[in-house]
Amino acid sequence: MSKEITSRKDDYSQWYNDLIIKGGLADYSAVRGCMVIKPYGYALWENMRDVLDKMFKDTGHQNAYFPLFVPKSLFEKEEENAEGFAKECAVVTHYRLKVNPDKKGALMVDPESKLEEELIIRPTSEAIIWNTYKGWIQSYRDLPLLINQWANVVRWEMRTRLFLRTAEFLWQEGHTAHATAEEAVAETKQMLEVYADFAETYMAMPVIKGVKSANERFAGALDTYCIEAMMQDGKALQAGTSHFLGQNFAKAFDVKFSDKENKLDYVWATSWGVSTRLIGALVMAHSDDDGLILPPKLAPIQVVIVPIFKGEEQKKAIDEKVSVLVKELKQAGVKVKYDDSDNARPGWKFAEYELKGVPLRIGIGARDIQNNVVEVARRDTREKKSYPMEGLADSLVNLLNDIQQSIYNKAFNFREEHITPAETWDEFVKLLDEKAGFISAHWDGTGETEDKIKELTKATIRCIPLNNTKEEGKCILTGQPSNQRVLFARAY
RNA sequence: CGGGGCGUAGCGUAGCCCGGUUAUCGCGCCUGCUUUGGGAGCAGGAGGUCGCAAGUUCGAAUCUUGCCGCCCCGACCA
Repeated sequence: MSKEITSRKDDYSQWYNDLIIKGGLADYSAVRGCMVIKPYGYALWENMRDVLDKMFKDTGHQNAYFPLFVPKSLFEKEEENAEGFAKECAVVTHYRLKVNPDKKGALMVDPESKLEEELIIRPTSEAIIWNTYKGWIQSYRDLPLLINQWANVVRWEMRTRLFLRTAEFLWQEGHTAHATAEEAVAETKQMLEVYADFAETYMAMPVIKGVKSANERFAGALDTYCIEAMMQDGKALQAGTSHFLGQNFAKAFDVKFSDKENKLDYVWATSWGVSTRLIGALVMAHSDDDGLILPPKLAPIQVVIVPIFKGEEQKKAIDEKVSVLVKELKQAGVKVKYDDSDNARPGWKFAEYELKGVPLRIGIGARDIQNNVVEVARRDTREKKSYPMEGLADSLVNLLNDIQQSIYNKAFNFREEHITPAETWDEFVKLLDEKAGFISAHWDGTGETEDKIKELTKATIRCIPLNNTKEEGKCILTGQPSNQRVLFARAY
């Protein structure tokens, strides 16, 4: 009867899957590694997308759209990038099917239709975009070029997980071109700030801004900046990245511009992206064993109203009250749903909207109408309280703000409690096994040491925090000198 | 790619080892009545290529072989 949700304690990853499926965010599909994003999940994505889109436009970017297919000859131009993604590319080799003469009702690939050049389904769009930019940029007057695209990409991952890693996913990718390295770096950092602001202000998910070690850097980038979030099981989740690409792509695709002195130079590039993975992050950051907990600023439904009545007469009286309230709430910019469907009783609805993470639920029945109040239930704390009808819209708006802040604080406190310094290797290993979270430790700065640590513990360097204080110390593994701590964790 | 699991009604399942009436049960769905402040009750009803294909057999959800698909764990990765 009830939609049983596996508890976090019993099986964290099953809990996650239960929330996605039973909360109605997505479904498995007939395609390996690909999911169907259901209306409720897509509404969440639309809300995230709308906010981000506005932030991008406010920082001077424009949207455009580039092809899904990338000819192999273009794809391979920036070598490092091509090699980094080579293992996970879907490749189109033919353009036609025909009826299979040996098998009735079946189709086969028409061998006659082999493409002269294979088309790569974009795992990321640098290649096709930089090939295009070559035609768009001649002069310093054409710069900066600030473009974003909302798109789907395909990465043929060995193992997939709903939202966190699917073979096809939705994302945005910004690709900018600049006249100077300084300007490109500033853009890279600016977009990192945009992402961090979005994560913290809208997702109510605290993040650590940092820079990736060379090992974890985007293929083809000189520097990869990132925001790292901590999930409730203590694992890290990379929630967004912003790359300073130097002149790598400009050189690979021969994109040059004339400066004021008529001197030719290659342009400087950035790229940055966040994906539907953010939905996975959102789910794991806040939700509990009863279902999703969504931040009010992104929730598809912020307030749900459930009528409780005996007989048509009561229902009518409730309808009247509610229609006024709904109007007020809409005027106050609140996304409200009045669920007067008759196929479920109130108790069922309560449980259902808790599962779906609706921040506030209003119960209204005959006795409330008599007292001119409603019962308001908070999803995050599960607290129930009566509120007077008078000024209710304002009270609810305040409550929504309160919830937004309160789930942020909760996530923030959790994270702070789960960042632990380690001074010795033994301590490091012990912490990884016994305490969930990030470990702050010294590292000698070499890729070899990082690889070794990963091999021994599965922990990786999540980032070198941007606001790091310099501090002398010794590498946790090799004992070599180090001048700052970095954050280690097991990651999604 | 290695290891494990699963495939029976919209969903979740029993039956399979040991072949044999009409394939089990719950949820959901339809109709009616009663209900409605935490996942309603009663009564009646509809709904099935038992993943696909071949084989064994008088007879296959059940046995054999082959295939397909999805999920989970690990290596790769956002």
